[in-house]
Order: sequence, then structure tokens, then C-alpha cells
Amino acid sequence: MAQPAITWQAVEAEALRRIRSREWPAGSPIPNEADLARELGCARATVNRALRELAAAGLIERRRKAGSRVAATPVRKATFEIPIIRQDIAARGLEPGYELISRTLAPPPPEVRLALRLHEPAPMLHLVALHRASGQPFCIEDRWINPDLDGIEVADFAVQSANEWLVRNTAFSGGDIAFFALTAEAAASRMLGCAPGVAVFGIERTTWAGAQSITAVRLTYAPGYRMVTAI
Amino acid sequence: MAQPAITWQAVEAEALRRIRSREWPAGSPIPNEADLARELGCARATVNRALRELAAAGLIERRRKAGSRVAATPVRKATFEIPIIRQDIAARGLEPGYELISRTLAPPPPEVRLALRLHEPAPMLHLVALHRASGQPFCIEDRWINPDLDGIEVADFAVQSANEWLVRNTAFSGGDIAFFALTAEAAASRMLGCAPGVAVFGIERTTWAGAQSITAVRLTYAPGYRMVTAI
DNA sequence: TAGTGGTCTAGACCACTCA
DNA sequence: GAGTGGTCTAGACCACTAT
Repeated sequence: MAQPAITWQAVEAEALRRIRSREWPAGSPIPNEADLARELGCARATVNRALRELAAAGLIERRRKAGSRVAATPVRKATFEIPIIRQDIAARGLEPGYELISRTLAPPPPEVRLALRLHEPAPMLHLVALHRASGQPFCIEDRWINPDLDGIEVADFAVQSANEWLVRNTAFSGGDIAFFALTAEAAASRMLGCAPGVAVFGIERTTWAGAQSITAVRLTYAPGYRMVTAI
Repeated sequence: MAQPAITWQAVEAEALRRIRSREWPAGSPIPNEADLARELGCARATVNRALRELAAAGLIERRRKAGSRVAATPVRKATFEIPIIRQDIAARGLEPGYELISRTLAPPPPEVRLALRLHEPAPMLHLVALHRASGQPFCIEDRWINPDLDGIEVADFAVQSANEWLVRNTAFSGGDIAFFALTAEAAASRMLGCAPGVAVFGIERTTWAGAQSITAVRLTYAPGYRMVTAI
């Protein structure tokens, strides 16, 4: 090629410019890929790649036959990573610590059964553990695990957190995650070393593989925790 | 082509199978794109697309020259949408309401200046508003806005929330978002109609366009709010 | 320096979906 | 039915980086 090729990033930037300058107003259709490719002097695949990125970011909507249009109400999509807790602690420059508080086999409470879509109150493995960051309490991990998972009978959760064991040893097809605020009650405040009644950040996550449920976990973070990401 | 083409989804599924079956163990290198394409009988671009998706999902790590390897500690990535508050309320089947509490021009507090990377304590537009869901308090919007934005002098924030005005009327190049728990103090608890000291969910967001800061906002949700997404 | 992923091109066929 | 996006192919060049 005599000319340097147009990159898909350049096409994306140009499309973004047109959206922001209202040259392509919100809610209105934009040219089809073939026309854009001709206009910008690049291959349709390049335009496709650029527009696919914008669609993934929620800035345009694409439909076959109907074409693409600028999203009427741009929805910002933010992606954040759900790290292994130990890595989250290490990334903050602190020393990760882990302590298994209890390990029992018991029928889960109704809300856990519901979250995991279980019909029968069969016993599950219940673990409670405390993660520390440079000695300070960081997060309580309260987890229910399907006791029929391969290899779980030999897993030593006193040494390795269930978080890590599961990530490394189970497949996984889907799940839900929820973020919320809760009040640290007596037991939690004792473990986290804070006053009872303090507001703390919580995450509940459920995962399953096909029809088999894997685990439901509630993470309760020490006061002051912030989950941060760039958009 | 006599044979139906191999799709990138098929390549991705096959790679996923090998990772989960430990045929490609965690942390170990996988074949390069050209070899995989030959083995699977498809074009390298197809393999590239599949592996790019897996890399975006955090399951493999890719580096030029060094090749690709299975991530030693797979990081789950979740994407969630940051909706306009009114849409969030409507999506819950409730009737959105909006009430402007105050609108002033004042120098922002230090934490807001810091978040927006401002050096001078120039006055900014300060809005406080309450969003309601079917009459019930839903969320407090406490926002600082750059008063130099185009068209802002004619915007009527008593009618349209700043949230919506900004989404529709400003460009935007980047920002930060943070999620945390906080305690509803006197003023907030009064507006939200809850007891003081209750744990509530908060979001702080900062956005700017190039070197120009746009807005910093803190959203304080009524007790019980959960931010949910699928992974 | 050489190997690997990143990307572009030009052409083609297909799948979805609106009219 | 026909227009649009979704994808595949085969070949090519480039950019980054480990050695």
C-alpha cells in the first residue's frame, strides 16, 4: 500500500467525534458500513471492527437490516475486574493473610437456596473465613459450596481460600453479582474489628456451571473499602 | 468452500474446553495462532478473534513474541451499565420523580477539587436533587458542575435532572467511578426518609473531557438499594 | 534479530429482520 | 425479497519484545 492504512481506532475516533459534535445526533441512524468504508477509504472489516467496539461500549445500537444508530440515551458501560481477594490486597501494596474461621456441613438458609436455584434443602459445605491485609481485617468471606464438586473432599481450605480453589478447579458458565451496603452486626463487627452498626460494603455472588450450582458467597468488607474503576 | 466454515465462537469454545480440561494447564503457554489455525482448519484471523475474546475475558494473557498463555489466576471481568437514574427507576417498574433541592454557585470543597484535578478554587455550580421512585425517596444526587459548559446557562435543572442534561449535551473523554457504603447522616436521612445512622449505598463519579473537567457527583441511595449484574 | 500477536485488505457468503 | 450487519478467508505488512 502506498498510503498508511486506516486503523480501526482511527475509524472509531472519527465516529466518536461525529457523535459528540452532533453531526450524528442521538437516536439518528448512521451510514452503513459499506458507505462509511468508501468514505473513509478503508475496508469494511475495519469499519466493522470500529463500530463493534462502539456498540460494546453502548454508544451505538446495531441491528441487521435496520442499520446502526446512535444510542438515544447513551448507557455507560463500565467493566471492572473481580480479582481474587488475595490479589486485591496485594495490589494495594499490603500483605495478604487468610484465616479459616469455620467449616461445617449444613442445609443452607432459604435465601442461599433461592440464589442457587436449589429446590431441596440438601446439606452444603459452609465456610467462613477472614482475609487480612497486613494484619488488619480486610474482608469476611461467608460461602456455601456444592459438596459434590470434583476434588473438593481433598481441598484444604485452612490453607487455600475457597475463592482461589474454586477459580482454579471448577468450570463456570454463569452467575450473578450484587453490590450493596449493610450494617456490621455483632459478629461481623467483631471479626472486622470495628464498632457494631457501622456501614460496610458487601458483595454477593452466585455462580453455576450449566445446571449444577457451584457456590454462593457474601463478602463483607471492612469499613472504608471502596471499589474503584475507570470509565 | 465445500466445508462449512469454522466460526470464531467454535474456536473459542474449543480453547475454553482445553483450558477447563487442563489440557492447557493454568500458567502454561498455548500454541501460537498460526499453528492453531492449521490444526483447527481455519484462518488465523478466526483464531485471533477467538483468543482476543478470551484475553478480554481475562482467561488468557497475550504478549507479542512471548506468545499466549493460560492466565495463572483467571480474573473474572464483569460489565455493568451505568444507567440514567430515571431509567433505572423505570426499569424497576416504578414511577420516576425528580425534585431540585438547591442550586448555588460556590467554590467546591477540597475533595471535589482533587477529584476533578482543579488547582484553583473557582466557583462551580452546585446542585442537590432528590430522585423518587413512585413517590418514595430513591437517591440523592449531589453534584458539582463546571459552570463554563456550553449551554448550561439556559438549562433548567428544576425540570430536567443534571444527569440527563449532561449525558445529552456534553462530550466526555474519561472518568472514575467508585462504589462504597456510607452512613446516612442527619441531612441525608431526612431526605431519604430513613433513620439517621443507617447504612446506605453510595457512588461517586467524576468525568472530564480532555483537560476540561465536567462534573463530580455523589449519589446516595435509599436503604436497601442493590446494584446487580450478571457475569 | 527473529518470532509472535495486531491489524488491514478485498472479496465472499450467510443470517437476520424489516417491509 | 432485499438490505444490513456478522463473519470467514488468504495473504500481507507492521509493532512489539524476548533473547
